[in-house]
Amino acid sequence: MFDRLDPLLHSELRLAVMSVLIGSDEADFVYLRQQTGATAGNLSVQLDKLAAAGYITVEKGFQGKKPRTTCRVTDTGRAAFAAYVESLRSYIGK
Amino acid sequence: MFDRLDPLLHSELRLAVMSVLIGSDEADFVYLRQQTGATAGNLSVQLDKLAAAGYITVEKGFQGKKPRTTCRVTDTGRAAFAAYVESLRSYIGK
DNA sequence: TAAACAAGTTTACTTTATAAACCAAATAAA
DNA sequence: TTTATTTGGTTTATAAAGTAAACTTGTTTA
Repeated sequence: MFDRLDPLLHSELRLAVMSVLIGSDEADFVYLRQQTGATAGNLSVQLDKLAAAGYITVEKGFQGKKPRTTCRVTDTGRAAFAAYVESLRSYIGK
Repeated sequence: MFDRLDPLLHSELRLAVMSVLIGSDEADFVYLRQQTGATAGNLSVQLDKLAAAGYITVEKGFQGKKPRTTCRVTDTGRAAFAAYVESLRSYIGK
């Protein structure tokens, strides 16, 4: 009756991150922090988990002399997000 | 940008329970177990939490000689569920 | 009357989430 | 120029959740 909810996506912050990335296709750490309002520590941990699952890629580089961490959603991540949203329907209707 | 998600409802099992109760208005422990597929222990714990929050009422009685635990959603619970679903929109769109 | 079953609850353990502390490099202030 | 301060994070420690397994109480069945 109820679909299982992907535990990786069923997390407030990870879901917000995926939402931003799906909308903007690329976002850096600072931007994600602004958009989600998360603490840096929490964001760092959750990005690692999403990357470990292959839902996003995390690229560390520099912009001038400042470090810059750029994230992108993968096809796997996109598919997982779509499936998660679809599963949610069994809980919330429509 | 993203609404906070009510942590009491942002739980797979508690959300499923609320979903069942909102649909059927009254459900006993055994029925909830069937519908959600949860273990009895987990269901027991999560019902307690929903009741503690005032989202449901839990009534213990007997049906013949067998104990029977009947749950109902409260107005508070209904409102919280509606708010939760609304908040989810900021994450998943539509 | 002893074994099995039903309906839960409690306990113990594992996993998550999160904040706080920390670090290294760059920039600004004294 | 040394000393704060800020930026962009990571690591660590703790609290909260989720869950299974064991337990309880009473009932039915063999």
